[in-house]
Amino acid sequence: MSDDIRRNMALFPIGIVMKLTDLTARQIRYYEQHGLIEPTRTSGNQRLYSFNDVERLLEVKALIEKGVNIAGIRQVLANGGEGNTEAAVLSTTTERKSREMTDTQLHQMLKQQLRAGRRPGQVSLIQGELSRFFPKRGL
DNA sequence: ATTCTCACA
DNA sequence: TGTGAGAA
Repeated sequence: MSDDIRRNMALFPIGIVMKLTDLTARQIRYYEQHGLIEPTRTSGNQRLYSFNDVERLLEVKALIEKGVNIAGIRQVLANGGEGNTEAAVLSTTTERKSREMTDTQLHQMLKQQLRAGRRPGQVSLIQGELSRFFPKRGL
């Protein structure tokens, strides 16, 4: 499954993740402290998040907005660790249909987020990052 | 310019 | 959780 390594390949810094998830750096780090995500620390202790991390963060965000606390989210994500997060969510919460992100949908979402946070002159970096994920497909 | 850790309002 | 300080 090379697709798996692709999704787990950490490549964006917290700044990008902030735009992608609409979470503050504080929150992102806070969730990490509570074991909700485990980004890799590549450079000088800089956090690098993978696509899976971003997706996970989005789930966390959704659950937080639903009023679920860290402990609750933990249980949701606990049932499967790195693989069956979706199953856990689907069986534990009320959002059976609202949370089912296919690859295509994820790609679309990322494009939207990217467009929304676009600031003339400094997006080339982000596009460059994403191109690693969508080498041939249209971005 | 960005991100990191730590501590305090 | 937010914010600011001080360093990488």
